[in-house]
Amino acid sequence: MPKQVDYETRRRHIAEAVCDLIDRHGPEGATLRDVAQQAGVSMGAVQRCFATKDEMLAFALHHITERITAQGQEEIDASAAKESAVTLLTATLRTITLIEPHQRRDARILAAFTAHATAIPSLAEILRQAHAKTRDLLVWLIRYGQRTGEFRDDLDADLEAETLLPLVEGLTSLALLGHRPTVPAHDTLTRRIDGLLMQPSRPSRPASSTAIT
Amino acid sequence: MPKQVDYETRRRHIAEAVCDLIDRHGPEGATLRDVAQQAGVSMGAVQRCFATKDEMLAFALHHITERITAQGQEEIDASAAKESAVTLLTATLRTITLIEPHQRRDARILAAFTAHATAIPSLAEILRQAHAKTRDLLVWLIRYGQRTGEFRDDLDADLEAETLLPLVEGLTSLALLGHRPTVPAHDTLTRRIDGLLMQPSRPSRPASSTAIT
DNA sequence: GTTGATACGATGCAACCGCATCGAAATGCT
DNA sequence: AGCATTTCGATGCGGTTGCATCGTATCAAC
Repeated sequence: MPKQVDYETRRRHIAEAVCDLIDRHGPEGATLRDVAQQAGVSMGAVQRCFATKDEMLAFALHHITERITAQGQEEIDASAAKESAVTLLTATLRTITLIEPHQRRDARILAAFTAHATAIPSLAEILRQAHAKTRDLLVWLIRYGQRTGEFRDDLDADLEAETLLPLVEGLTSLALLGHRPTVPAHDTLTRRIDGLLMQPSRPSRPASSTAIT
Repeated sequence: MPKQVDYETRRRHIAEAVCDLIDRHGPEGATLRDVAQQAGVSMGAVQRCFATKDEMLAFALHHITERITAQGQEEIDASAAKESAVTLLTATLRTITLIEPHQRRDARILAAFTAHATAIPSLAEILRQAHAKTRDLLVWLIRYGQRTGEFRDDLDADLEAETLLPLVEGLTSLALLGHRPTVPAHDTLTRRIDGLLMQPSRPSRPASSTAIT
């Protein structure tokens, strides 16, 4: 038997290269040749890892969605029970909203894949699963907050999560386009969370990050 | 002088062809040749209308955003003062959320352009303006509702609009991917609007379109 | 050390891309 | 009618694409 290579590792490595290219040169930038060069391997190596380009894209998408959802999940696992539900939910929402500068990469990549998924059902399925997972995470967080008594117990966790999910999704998209909101995205999230609280800090106007001194 | 052509009309005609192709074959489907064929003109005609492909795309994007925003605006102009603010806002939100089957085309096209705008600033600018216009429309609607006494006057129209905009945007994106929400998108919107009312129909749970009999 | 299966990198290929070019057809002005 | 000018459709071109092919290098098994 000849040289043995860890295909799984190599696949992930190539997937990262794909993401890099999509990030820097848009959705069209991920050609087989450029991907190979970016990954520092030959084109043949890429072809042996993935039978077709679509398969490569699907793997890359699965890779990045897993990375993002895991990012949100581990934030919870790490601080489990040590933090309040409000803190956890806030942190989670901010993590998955991808508005921080260092997250623009992920935001760009996801946007590209979302558009692509329009034409390729297999990609859409991956994204659907990712969103479903995120929704479930939000549901869990809200119910957790209800158990700790932080959140109102008359609200429906499913309902709330199903609002938070598109809200986050939309904020990501708008931020990516450079939309200049009259209200910082962080405040929009804070305001939503405030609405879940047992005792809202303020009835309608939330605390602003640019607080009035 | 030779045959005179109405370039503006032809441009719009070609723009529609571009949208058709993007809708049916994804973002990559809009090649010059295919666009020409879809529009029923020669490739030369397309080239005389637009100096470059990017220019063509920019025009097509401007065209479709104008069409969508105008769609929302004229709904208001048509029924001005005859309808209640709640009815107007509801109709407007449903219009721009693009979740109805016949709107999937526009949703797909916008998603493709959004991803593309990541790499082409001129496209991003067009989308930014479109979103800003939509936001202003929402602000106006909310203030209108406050004037008619339907909406609570303690709420900040800017704040609400800046929440509704990403919410709508996210609902569109999720619906496009085929996300199966545990709660219909219409209800999510209804619920938000309910929160603006002077006298909420119900404190936390809105009327569902799939009403309990 | 020989063997043989496997990974490798380079190259080939047909198709397609956006864009430039150009002769022919069409049309309003004189 | 004759002309000048614009529009038209087609073709060419350099470059790139995804994918297939193929000889060579590599390494485990014997």
